[in-house]
Amino acid sequence: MNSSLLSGLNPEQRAAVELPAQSALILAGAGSGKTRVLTTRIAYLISTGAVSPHGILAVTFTNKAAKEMVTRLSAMLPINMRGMWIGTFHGLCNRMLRAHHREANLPQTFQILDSGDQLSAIKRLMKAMNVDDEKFPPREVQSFISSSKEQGLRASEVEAYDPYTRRKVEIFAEYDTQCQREGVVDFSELLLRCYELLSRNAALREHYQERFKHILVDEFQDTNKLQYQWLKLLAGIPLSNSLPQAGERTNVSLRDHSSTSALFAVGDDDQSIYAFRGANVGNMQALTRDFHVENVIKLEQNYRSHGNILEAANVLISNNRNRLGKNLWTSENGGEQLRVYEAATDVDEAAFIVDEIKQLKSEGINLREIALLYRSNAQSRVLEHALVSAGLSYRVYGGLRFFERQEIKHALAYLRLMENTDDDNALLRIINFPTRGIGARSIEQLQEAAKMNSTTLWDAAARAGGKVSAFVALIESLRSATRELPLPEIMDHVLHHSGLVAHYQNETGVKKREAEERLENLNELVNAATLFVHENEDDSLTSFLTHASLEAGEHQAGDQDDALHLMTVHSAKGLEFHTVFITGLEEGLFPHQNSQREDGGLDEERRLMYVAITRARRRLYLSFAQSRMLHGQVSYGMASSFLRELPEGLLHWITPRVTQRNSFASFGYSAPFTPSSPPVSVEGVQNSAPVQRASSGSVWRIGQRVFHQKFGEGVITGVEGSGADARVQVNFKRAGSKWLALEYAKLTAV
DNA sequence: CGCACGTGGTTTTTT
DNA sequence: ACCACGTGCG
Repeated sequence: MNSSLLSGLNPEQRAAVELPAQSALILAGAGSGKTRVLTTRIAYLISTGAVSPHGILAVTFTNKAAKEMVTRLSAMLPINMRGMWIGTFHGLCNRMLRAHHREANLPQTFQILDSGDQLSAIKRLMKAMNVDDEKFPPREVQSFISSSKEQGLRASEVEAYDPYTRRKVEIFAEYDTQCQREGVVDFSELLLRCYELLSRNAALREHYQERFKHILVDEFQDTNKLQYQWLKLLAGIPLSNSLPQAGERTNVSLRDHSSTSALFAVGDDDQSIYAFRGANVGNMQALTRDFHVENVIKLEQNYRSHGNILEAANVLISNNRNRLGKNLWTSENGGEQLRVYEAATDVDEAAFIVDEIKQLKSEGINLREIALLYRSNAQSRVLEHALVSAGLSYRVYGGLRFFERQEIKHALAYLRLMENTDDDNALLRIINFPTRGIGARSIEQLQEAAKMNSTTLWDAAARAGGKVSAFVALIESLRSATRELPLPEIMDHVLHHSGLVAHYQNETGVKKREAEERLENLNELVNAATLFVHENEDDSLTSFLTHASLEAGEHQAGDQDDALHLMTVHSAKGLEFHTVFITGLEEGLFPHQNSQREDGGLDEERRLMYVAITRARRRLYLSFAQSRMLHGQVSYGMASSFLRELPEGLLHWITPRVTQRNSFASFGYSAPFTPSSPPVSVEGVQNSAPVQRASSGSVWRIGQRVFHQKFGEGVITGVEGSGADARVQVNFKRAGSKWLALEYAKLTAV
């Protein structure tokens, strides 16, 4: 059983799987079999009897990743997975908070606010507090609150040195009070509340520390500060500096030394692309220190891409500072060169892509094996236009999710209010939808009454008369009529008796089409409930509502259609395709203009480019346009600096190489390009001078001093292979030790 | 109450 | 160019 688990693993993967029960960091490059190692590790631990399923805690960021893990595990292990905790940070925190809602000071049926709910709660609060939303944009307040919580900070702990921040802190404090009163928690609150629960309640903490002998974390480079602290707490690592609560600190460190769990963290610092939302790559360094990690294993063999693609990725990412250091390699051959295309306009770029796709299609490549990547969503428009004209089917990722649709949120609001009448957000959403004659005026009166008596809107409404009391009666009757019904029937009943279905059925004229779609979605909601009941042990309404908040997405059909994939580079992380088009490679777009301002912004953009490149298995197109419609204006851009960081030898220019581009001179649309002197790279080093490649291997011997344009001076320390596959290992003075493919690396003997 | 029109903003995203 | 949101009018 063990041997079959381990068979097919390379030595590093196998070493990772078989590590002793200590904390470890697995630096897993793109396409190196990271998920396989993670799941095999779990299967290994269980099948060797090192731990029971009960002792496993596996954490991911997305539901998709969690599901994938469960699927793979159940294929590997014949046992049932009951008792194993596998899920997202938010899902697992939710689970703990539900189990200990009393200790966490939450109602049993607490509801979860998604970002949209949170924003409307903040707007409502700010109105009540008379805060000028010009000076304090609600969105900014929202991100202030969320990022504070993600740092592990309550309002009372945020340092505010100016009146502006102090005011935001006041709103933050009030917001938390409001949430508590209404029995709702936002996403970051799930984590913070769970963290506080464990840190304040020694018995619970010790219970879970004792239980989870092995904690496994996927995409560790994406963890934020709070998630890291949460992991430390669960693993029984004494809290060092960071999080406040001075009183707790000594308490925790004294008690928790006895049992520390093994944290198995898998991640790739080179694929850290979420710093903008609080991810802290520094956690990888911190981990080795705080968890006394002796085992850092690098998975560098890539099973995805051909050599040239990997080489391009390696060279590009080597321009980043502060890497943990990793160089991907493959046993595959070099494969094709990267195809570079310079278009006159964004429209031409799209036309080129369409032509290439048609060609690929005729060669038998499935459309679903092709991805069109871009830096920002707005860029999809022109691509879509070209694809529609050409009759090529495609799917755009990252649109509105199922549970975020207006009609779905309305339907769920009825259910939420039935579950928890304190939920003012839910009440306000539906008190007049469908319209029942309760206008802004009546609502204001309710809010005043509620404020006066410091009660919830529901209580105020219960005391009101007329149309408001009819609404209260409606909710009450929905509740009593559905009390004994199974979930899908509750759903169906509410849809019809709330007036939602009738409302959309009555739509006419221009809105007719839209209403029909909304009705379909409502119908789909009943299906979702049916499916949920079949798949989940806990088929309560609360459980379904939680599912709706926490797993808003991926309810999209169409996976079986053969369609192109259009998505941002961010959403492409973790995926792979036969052919990838990286589009809009223009300075200012990719790397994005706004990144230049931020500290380390360019490095993050470069990692983004690294992610984009490593999505491709066999063929990679890089394209850019001289002019592009942006914000309603034609803007002119230069080729991305990332393009110039790639070794010429790896590139095949489909358009004539433009070697000099003095600002606007070369923006003639169809004028022939005039090759002249080479461009200057970021570091000011000539980058594209054709370097004589050595035809005979005899020059490349160990000890030979060499020069590389990017890495500078170095000495050959190893030689491998021959002919087209020949690679040399060079120890560079500046850049450290690297393996380079002789066919492409522009090395000169010194 | 609902529609029409004006205004501002526009990197990336999961939960 | 395009979309989301908010205000004012019929």
